[in-house]
Amino acid sequence: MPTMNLKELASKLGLSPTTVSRALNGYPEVNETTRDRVMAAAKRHNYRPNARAIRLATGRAMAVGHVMSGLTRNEIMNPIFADFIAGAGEVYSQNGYDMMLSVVSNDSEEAAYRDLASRGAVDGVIVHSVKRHDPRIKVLSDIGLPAVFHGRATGTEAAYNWVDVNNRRAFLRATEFLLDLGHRRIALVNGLEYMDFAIRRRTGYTDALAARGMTADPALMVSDEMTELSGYRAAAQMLDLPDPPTAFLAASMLSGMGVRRAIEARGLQIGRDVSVILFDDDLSYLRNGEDVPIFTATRSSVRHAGRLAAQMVLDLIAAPDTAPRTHLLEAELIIGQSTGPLVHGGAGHADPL
Amino acid sequence: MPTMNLKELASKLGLSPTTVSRALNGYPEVNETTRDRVMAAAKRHNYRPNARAIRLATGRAMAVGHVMSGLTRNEIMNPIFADFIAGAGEVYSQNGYDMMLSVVSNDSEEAAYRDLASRGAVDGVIVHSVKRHDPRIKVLSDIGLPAVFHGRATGTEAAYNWVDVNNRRAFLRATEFLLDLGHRRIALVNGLEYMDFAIRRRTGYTDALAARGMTADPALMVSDEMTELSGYRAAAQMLDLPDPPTAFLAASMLSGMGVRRAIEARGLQIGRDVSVILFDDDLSYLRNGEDVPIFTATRSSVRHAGRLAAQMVLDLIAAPDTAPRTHLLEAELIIGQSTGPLVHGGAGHADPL
DNA sequence: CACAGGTCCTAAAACGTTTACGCAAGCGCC
DNA sequence: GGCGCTTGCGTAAACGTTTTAGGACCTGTG
Repeated sequence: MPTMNLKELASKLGLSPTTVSRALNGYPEVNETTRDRVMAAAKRHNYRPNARAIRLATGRAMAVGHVMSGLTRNEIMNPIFADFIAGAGEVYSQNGYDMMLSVVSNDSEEAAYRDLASRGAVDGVIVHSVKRHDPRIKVLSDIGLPAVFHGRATGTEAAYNWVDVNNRRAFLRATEFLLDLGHRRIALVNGLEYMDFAIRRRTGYTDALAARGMTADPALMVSDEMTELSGYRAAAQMLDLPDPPTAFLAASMLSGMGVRRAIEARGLQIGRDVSVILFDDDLSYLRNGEDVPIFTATRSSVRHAGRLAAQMVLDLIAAPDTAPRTHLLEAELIIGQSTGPLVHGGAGHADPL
Repeated sequence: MPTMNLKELASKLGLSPTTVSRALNGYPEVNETTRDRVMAAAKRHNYRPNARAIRLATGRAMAVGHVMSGLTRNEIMNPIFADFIAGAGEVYSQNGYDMMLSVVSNDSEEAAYRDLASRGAVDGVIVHSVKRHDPRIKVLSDIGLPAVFHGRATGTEAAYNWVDVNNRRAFLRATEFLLDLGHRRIALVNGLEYMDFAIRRRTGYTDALAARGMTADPALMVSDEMTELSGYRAAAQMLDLPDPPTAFLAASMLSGMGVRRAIEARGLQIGRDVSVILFDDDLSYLRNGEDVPIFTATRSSVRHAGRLAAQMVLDLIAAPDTAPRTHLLEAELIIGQSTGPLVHGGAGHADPL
C-alpha cells in the first residue's frame, strides 16, 4: 500500500469518489456524519490527495514561480534573495501553494517565464531585482501571467503590480539626519545604478542636499557592487581626499562593513570621527547587532517584503482582472552607534588648536 | 488561442495525438519526414506540452524538493542556502526538472517531507544543514523518498546518500599550515557544534595539534553562530588574554571578517602580527577578494556542491535501488595575505628587546 | 501465393482528481 | 396526492498527456 488514492479510499468506505472528494474539500452537499467518517478514514490511512491529479483536474498549478538569474560568473547574486524567498515561502505554505524556483542564465530569463507559463507549471510569478526600464514588465504583461515585481522600474509607463521600499525617502531622511548633525561632506556609497533602488536612493540623497541649497560632490558619490571590499575601497579612497567626507551613506550591511573598516584603518572612530548610515535589509545572517543596533540604519525587512509580494500574487491569481496593486513600504530610521554630531577638525586631520 | 494542446495540434496536422507525442519525444517508430512536420508545427504554434498532464500521465513529478526551515525568529538562516540552491537549480534546468522549495517552521520539517512525498509533488529531495544524529535520515529512509544530504551526520550508522566537504581535513591542513609558520597559540572560532561540519572541523584542528604533541587550549576555542559580530567578540576576548593567540581559524567569511576587525582594532596588522585562515564557501556575494584572495582560506564552492548533490538525486531517481552514494569534496588551501610566520613578541605585546 | 517481419500510424485506456448533471428519497404545503 | 424544494449521494465526463494494444500496409522470402 504505497499510496492510498481516492478511489480506493472510497471503496473502503462504500462511497463514491465524488462524495469522498466533496467531504474532504468541505463542500456542503454531504451529510456531516458521513463527512466525519470520511475524514476519519482519510486520517487513518493517511490519505493525501495526489497533487499532480489535482493540478490537472482543476487546471491550476497551485504554484508560484521565482526565477533566479544572474549566473554568469562575474555577476553577483542577490544576497537578499534567500530572505525574500523565505518570507514568500511562508505565505505559500499557509495557503497550500508551492514555490517553484527556476535557475537560469542571465539571457534566458525571459524564456524561463514563457516556459513556466506555457507549460502551465505556475499560476503566477514574482520578479526579482527590478532594473530601470525593466523589459520583463512588458514580457509578463504580454504573456498574461499574474506577476508581482519586487521593486519599481523607473522609466516604465505601463502599470504593473509591485512591492517596494520607499528608497528615495529612506535616503532622504538619512541624509537629513546627517545634515542635522552638522555634516556637510556626506558620501554616498551606492549600489550599481542600473538597479532601480540605487537610482532612487541617489535621488533621495541629492534631493535632501538640494533642499538645503547644497549640491552633491561627484567625488563623494560611488556606484558599485554592494560588497565589503567595494565599500572598503570606496571609503578608503574618499577618506584620503584632501577634503574627506565626515559621514557616509552605504547601500547595504556589507558595503557598510567595508566603509567601517576603511574608517577604522585610519585610526578614526566610527560614530565619533566619522558617521555611517546604511540600508539594512534585516537579513537573518547579517544582523545589525543583536539587541541594540550597531549601525544607524534605514531598515526594512526584505523578508516582510517577500510575504507581502507573495500575498499579492495570490490575490492576483484569485482575481486576475483587478487593477494593478502596489505596496510601498517605509523604511524605519533606527539609531545606532555609528552616527554622531560633526566634530570640527574633521576626519583624519588632527586639528592643531 | 491561449494554450495550444496536443489534441489540437494533432488535428491541425491530420495526425493522431499519439503520433505527435511520439514525434516530439523522439520515439523511433515515427517517420522522419512526419517528425519534421510535427516539430515544425509545434514550433510554429509554440506548443509546449502541459506539465501538469505530463506529471499525471507519467506518474513522475519531474521535480526535486528542498525544504528551508529554521524560521523561528532567533535562529539564523543558512547563508549558504542561496548559493547551494543556485548550483542545484542549474542541474535541474539542464535536465528538465523543476525545483520545489518548501519554507516551513523548524518543528514541521519532518511533516513537510512526508507531505511532499505523499502528495507526489516531488520525486526526491535534498536535505540541508545536516546535524549530528540527524533524525531526518531515518525519516526519509522510512518514507522511501530518494534523498541526498548536504553534509554527513556524525553518530548515524545507517547508510545514506551525501555530498560533503572534507571539513576535518580542511581544518587539519589549515592548522598544520599555521603550525609550520611557527604559530603555537592558534584559536578556533567555530560554528555551532550541533552542526556536523563544525564538529569535524574541530576534530581536524585538535588532531593536527595532537600530531605535534600539543593539546588545544579550551580558552582558544569558541563555538557560536557564524556572524561578523560573533567572530569579532570571540577574537576580541581572546586577544585580550594574557597569552593571546597569534593565529585564528575562522569558520566562515563573515566570522573571519569579525576576527579581522578585532585584530585591526588593536592596532595589529593581519598577516604580520596575527594570522587568520577561514573557511571560504565561495559565496557569490561574499567573495574573498577579486583576482587575488585576501584571506588565506580553505575553499570549497558550495555552489559546486549543489550541482553535485542535484546530479546525485537525479541519478537516484533514475535508479532508486542502487547502493548509497557519497561524494567527499576536498577543500583547497589558498594562500592569501592574512597569514605569515610567527613574529616573536606575539600579538599586541611589544617586545622590549 | 502465403507469410513473416518491418514500418508507420491509430484507438483507447490509463493517470487521480474535480465537477456538471442527475436522481431518489423525504418533507412540507396547498 | 401531486408539486416543488432540499438533502445526500452517485455517474460519468472532463483535464492533457503517455502508453498499451493493435492494425493496415508494404516488402521480401520461401
